Formats: sequence, structure tokens, C-alpha cells
Amino acid sequence: MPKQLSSKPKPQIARRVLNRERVLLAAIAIADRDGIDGLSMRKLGEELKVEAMSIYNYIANKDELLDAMSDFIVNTFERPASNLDWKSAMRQCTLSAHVTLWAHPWLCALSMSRPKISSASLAYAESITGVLRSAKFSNQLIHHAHHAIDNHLYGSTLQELSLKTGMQTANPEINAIILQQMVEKYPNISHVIVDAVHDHEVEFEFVLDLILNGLERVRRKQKMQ
Amino acid sequence: MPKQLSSKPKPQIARRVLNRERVLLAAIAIADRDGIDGLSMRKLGEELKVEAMSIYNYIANKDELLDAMSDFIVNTFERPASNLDWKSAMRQCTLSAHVTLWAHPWLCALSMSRPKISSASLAYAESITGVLRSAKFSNQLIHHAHHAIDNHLYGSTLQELSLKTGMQTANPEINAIILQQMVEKYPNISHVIVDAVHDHEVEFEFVLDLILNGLERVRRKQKMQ
DNA sequence: CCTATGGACTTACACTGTATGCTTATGGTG
DNA sequence: CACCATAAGCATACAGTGTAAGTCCATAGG
Repeated sequence: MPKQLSSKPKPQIARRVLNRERVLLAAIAIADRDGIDGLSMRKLGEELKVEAMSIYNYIANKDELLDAMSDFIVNTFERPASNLDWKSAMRQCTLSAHVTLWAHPWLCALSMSRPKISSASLAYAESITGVLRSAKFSNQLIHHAHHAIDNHLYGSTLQELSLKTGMQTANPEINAIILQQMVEKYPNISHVIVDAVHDHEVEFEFVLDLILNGLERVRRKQKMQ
Repeated sequence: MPKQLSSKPKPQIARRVLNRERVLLAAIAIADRDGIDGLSMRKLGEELKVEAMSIYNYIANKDELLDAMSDFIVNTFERPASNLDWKSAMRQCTLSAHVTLWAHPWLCALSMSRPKISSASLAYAESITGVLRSAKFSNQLIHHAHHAIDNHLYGSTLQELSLKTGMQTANPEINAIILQQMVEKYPNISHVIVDAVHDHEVEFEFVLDLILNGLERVRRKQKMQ
């Protein structure tokens, strides 16, 4: 029975120094800085100037925290523009997501290794599905297209990232020795590797266009029937 | 100063109950059965009827063990047949690898999250590169093709697997509620999802063919110039 | 002012990988 | 045959992990 008619503005509760968003942002900051393996509950507590166990007032367990972190980033993905044709729209938002994934190198492995039926992923999928429906894709083809693009986005980026850290870790001296042995053991690779351009972005866009063009071709064939 | 001229046949050493292969096979068996998270050094020791620390006489550390496990499986990948055209050969060996990856659900995430410059991966890459060179792919296109196919193989399979375990974990009752909410929140997805066929194998082959056909098209265009 | 509440803290437990040092069975040598 | 260096396997220990359970106390509501 509220005494005042005014809606309670702040149900402020005792000594609230933490909140879910602060926890989330700190966790993401640590993961960005030290990698996902560097994120432990104790370290997160330290960052928040709080004991590790206090965090459990805002999250059920670490898995839920990881899910929430993923969702937080996925929600920032650029949505496909509605004023473009389907291919340009998909191309643009996928390249944008690609950049975002590079900014949070832990996200790829996390999203791929756990089932993503999160609301964030669904919301993003919903917007994509909308674009493809507008372009008169068949339902089956929408399903295939979504799978193909989504997989390329996460899969390729993950491989790029793990290759990057592999290069950083590797000893250049040892690398030289390996390269020497390569020529003997792997003549085909050696032959190809010298004059092929290695650029993540070019590579990513090439395969993306391969997929998009292929889908467009199937779409047109279906419309004729 | 060897007394005998005969080459020492067996430098057999004291009380050898373990060897690297036995360790590897046991580790793979555990990972297949209990998942990669279920594989701990103590559990592996138990399986081998040995104390955990004894295993370290055969591997440097757990990371090396994981690498060796991956290599072991990758070495069993079916190589592309040399008597087929490049597309059929690639299609066949990729589908075969797909089956192998399903048999060892831990392998995908492992291979993708660590840099794979292992000799096993290189050997497989070498055979693929050979096929593409025979088909007169340009060096740049070989690089793109390898990336595209490899990524589809590992990426798609990983997504399939994580979705599978997601389904197994999920409560069917809760699933029904979610489906109800879906119709309201995600009309596009709901519309599409009902009459699209969900079959990993079909899906996988569709995107694979999308990529292979796209590559063939680029190849032909390059040959004309 | 008093008290119920809930957020932060403390402690503790079962795990993990692995460094270190010990024990003991064995093959090679005198 | 006796010895012993060697290394395979063992036992212990440590720092780290996630988190269950219980304590303490600042604050908001009556």
C-alpha cells in the first residue's frame, strides 16, 4: 500500500556498488585485454574492486556470464540496411560484423562452441531473414543462405584470429627453419605460398562474394521455375 | 665405444608399461566419450591404470597432448583421389572428412582455436594443393579455394555439433514455450523455420557445392584470359 | 529508533595442470 | 654374477580454478 501516489523512482537497496552492466563491461574489457582464458572470477573481482563471490549476486555462474558477454556484443552488430538490394545489404552488415569480431577476438570461439539460440543471435537472424524474404528467397534457400553466411563470418574470422596469434607466438628463427623444410616436404604448398597475397580482408571478401554470388544464381534459377 | 658391430635393435628400458600411442589412443577415447572438457590428466591416468604424472614422461604438457590428438585424427583424413576431376575429388574427400569430424566432436573446436601449422594439417593441405595445381588453378585462387573449403569444413561442422549438443541439453518443455514466444518476437524466422528441411548433411553439401561451383566458375574465367 | 533485507565478504571444497623429488625395476657392464 | 646408472612410474605439493555455504553489516522502511 504505497503512501505516495508518485511511482517510486528509486527502489535503491543497501550498499549497491555493483550492477550487471558494470560486471559485463569489466568482463569484456578483461577478455579483450588478456584473452578469454585470462578472465577468471577472482580477476574480475579485482577489476571491480570487489571479492569474487560478490559477482554471483548478478550472474548465476560463469557460463551465464560468458553468454551475456557474447549477447552484449552481438547486439551491437550492424543490421542490414533496408534500402539496399539483398546482396549489398548482406555484404555490408557481414563485413561490419567481421570488424566487430576482430575487436573482440574471444567472441568467435565462444559463439561457435556453445549453442547460440540466444535472444541476441535470434534478433540478428531475424533481421537477416527479413531481408532475404523481401528478396523473395524460398524458405529453404533462406535457411541455407543464413547458414552459409553465418558460418563464413564466424568460421573464417576464427581461423584468421588463431592464425594471427599463432604467428605472434612463433619464433621467427624457428619459422625460417620450418620454411626451409617446407620446400622439401611440401613442394606444392611452397610453390603456391610464395606469390599468393595473404590478406585477411581480401580473403574474407573473396569467399563472401563467392557465396553471395552463388546464392543469387540459385535465387534467380528458382524464380524462373 | 660399441663392442658389437651389430646395430642395437632394442634399447629397451626399464619397466615400460606406457608408450606415446597408448596415451594418445586413451586420450582420444576419453574425449570421444566424455567430451574434451572431460579429459583431465588424472582421468587419463586412471584410464591407463597409472598415476597422472607418469604420463608426462611421454608428453611435454597437456597442450602438446591435445595437438598430438588432433594430428592423429587429421592423419586419417581421406586424401583426394587423383583419378577424379578436381571438383569431384575435393567434394569426396571433404565429405569424408566431415564424417570423421562428427566421429570426434572435440576435434573441430580444438583445430580452430589453435593455430594449425601441424605436420598433419600441412600434409593434408599439400595433397589438396596438388589437386588444385593439377587443375591449373592460379596460385592465388588455390589459396582462396583452400581457405574457403577448409573453413567450411571446420566451421560448419562445429556449428552443427554445438547445435546438436544444444538440442540435447535443452528441456523440451521449455523449448515449446520458446517456440510460442518466437512467433511473436521473430515472425520472419518463425515463417521460414516451419517448412525448411533441417538436415546437416544436405545443408553441408549445399554450401560445399555453392563454393565448389563458384570456384570452378572463377577458374574458367581465369583460363580464358 | 529498530529491524528485516540483501549485498558484500570469508571460508572452504573439489577440481585443475604440473614442478619437484623419491622409489624401484631393469639392462648393460665389469 | 654383482653392481649401478638410468629412467619409468609414484607421491607430494602448490598455485590456480569455479562456486557452495555461512557470516556480517549498511541501509531502507516501518
